[in-house]
Amino acid sequence: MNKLIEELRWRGMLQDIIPGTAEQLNKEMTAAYIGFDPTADSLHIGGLVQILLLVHLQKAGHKPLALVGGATGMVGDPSGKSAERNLLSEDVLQKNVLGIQKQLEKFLNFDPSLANAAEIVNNFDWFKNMGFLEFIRDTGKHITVNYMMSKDSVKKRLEADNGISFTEFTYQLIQGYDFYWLYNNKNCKLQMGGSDQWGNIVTGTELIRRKSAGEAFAFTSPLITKADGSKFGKSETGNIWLDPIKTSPYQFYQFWLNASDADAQNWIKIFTFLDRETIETLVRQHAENPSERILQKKLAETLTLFVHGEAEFKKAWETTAKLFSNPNAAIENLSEEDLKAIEGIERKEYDKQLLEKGIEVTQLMADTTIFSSKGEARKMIQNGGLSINRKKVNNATDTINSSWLLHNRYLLVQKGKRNYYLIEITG
RNA sequence: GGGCAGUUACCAGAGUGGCCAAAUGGGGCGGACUGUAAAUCCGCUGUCUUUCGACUUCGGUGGUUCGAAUCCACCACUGCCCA
Repeated sequence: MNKLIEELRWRGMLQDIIPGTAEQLNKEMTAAYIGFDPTADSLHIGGLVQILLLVHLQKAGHKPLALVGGATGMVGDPSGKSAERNLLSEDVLQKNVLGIQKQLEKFLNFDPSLANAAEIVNNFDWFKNMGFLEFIRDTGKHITVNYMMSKDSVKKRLEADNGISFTEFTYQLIQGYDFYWLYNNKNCKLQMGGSDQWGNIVTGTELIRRKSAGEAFAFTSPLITKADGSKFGKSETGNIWLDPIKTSPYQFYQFWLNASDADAQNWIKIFTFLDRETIETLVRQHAENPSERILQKKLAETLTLFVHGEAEFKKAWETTAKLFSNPNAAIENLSEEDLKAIEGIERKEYDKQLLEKGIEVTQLMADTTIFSSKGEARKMIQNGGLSINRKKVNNATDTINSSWLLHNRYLLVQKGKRNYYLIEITG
C-alpha cells in the first residue's frame, strides 16, 4: 500500500509529507480526509486535484472522507488571500454545501458494503452546537497564539496593509479541530489537501497530539502551475467549473485540448489514472509528432469522460470536430443537422424581421451581446478578429441580411479564432 | 503626539498649470506564423460613438485660474522615522 505515496510522488502530486505517513498507510486501512470550501455551489478544476487524491486513496484500499466546510465556510480561510473576505450568508452557504456534496458523490464509491466506502461529512454538524467558551477553553488553550502567528498565511496578512480579522485568524483552529474531531470520531488519521493548506493541516495534527496524545499524518499536493506562469484553471471567460451549466462540457473539453505541450505532459500524470508505461508511451508519441497533439486529446478526453460522462464527451468531441477539424472548409459543409446539434457553444437569438431589413454587423454583435458595444465589435473587426460563417468581416460598416443565413436560420460567428457563437433566427 | 514621504487606469509606475484619456513595463484581448500549442513579431486596451467627436477618470471635498492629475486649504488612508 506504500505504493500510494510512491504513485503520487511519480505523478507529481506530492508536495509536503509528514514522516511516517507511508508506514501508516502500509500498516492498515486508513481513513483520510480532504476539506472542500463552499465558496461556490460548484467546484472548479482546481478542486479536481483534491478529488483525485481521494480517488487514488480509495483505489489503494483506504477510506476517503470528503468534508464540506459548512462551518469553516462561515469563517473564511485566510490562506492565499491577500484581503479579508466577505462572509457568505447562511442560505448561500447551505446551497453551496449541497451543490458540492452532489458533485463529490459522482467521483467516489459510496457503496456501503465496502469496508472503505467513501463518506461525506459536514463540519457544521459538530460545530453548530458548540459554544464559544467551550471552544476557547477546550481547544484554544492547547495552541499558542505565537504558534498560530508563525503560519505563513497569517504572517503575510499581519505584514499586509489591511490586516486580518480575529475571525479569519481563528480559522486554522477551526480546521484543526475538524481533524481532531474526525480523528476521534471517524478514526481518521490522515489529512490531505493542497499545499496552501499545510499550515492548517499541521495545526490539526498538533491538536491531536496535545489533546489526545495521538499521532496523525498528512501530505499535500503542489499547486497546479502552468509553464508560462499564468494562473491555472482560468479561460478567457473565467473559471472552468465542474458544473455543466456553468462550464459546458464542450468548453471543458476545449480547455484541456488547449493545454500547451509542457503543461499537457505534467497534467496527464496528475489528472488521469493512466499508468506510467502508457503515459510514457504517449509522451514519446507526442514528441515524434507534436502537431497531432496526442497528449492534449487524451487529457481532454479522459477528463471530460471522468467529469461529464460518455454522452456529454461525445457531444463535446463532435462539436469540436465540426468546428475545428476543417476550419477552412466551405461553410455549406455544415448541414442543418450539424448546426442544430452543435452543443456547448453559446447560442444567441435574433429577430427575423430585423435581419430581413438588413443590419449593420456591429449593431448585430451588440444586440446579440456577443460584444458589449458597437465600439468593441468595431475594434475587433479592425483587428481582423471577427468572422461570420467562416468568412472574415473586413468592414465594420458591412450589412448583414437574410441572404447570409445558413439553412435559412443560422449565423456562425467567430470571435477570435476559437470562440464560437451560433445565432439562430426567430420570429 | 511630532517629523518626513506617499495615494495616478487591471497591476506596477512616469507625469508637477494647457501639447494629458495621461509615458513605459506587465497583464488581458486580437492578428501573423504554427498545431485551436510554445516562442517571436504586430495591433488594440477609460466609456460611448461611422472618422469627427462627446462624456467620465489621477484618494475625498472645496478653492485659485480662461484652463488643474499638476497650485492652495481641509479631510481620509498608507508607509517610514522620533516619542
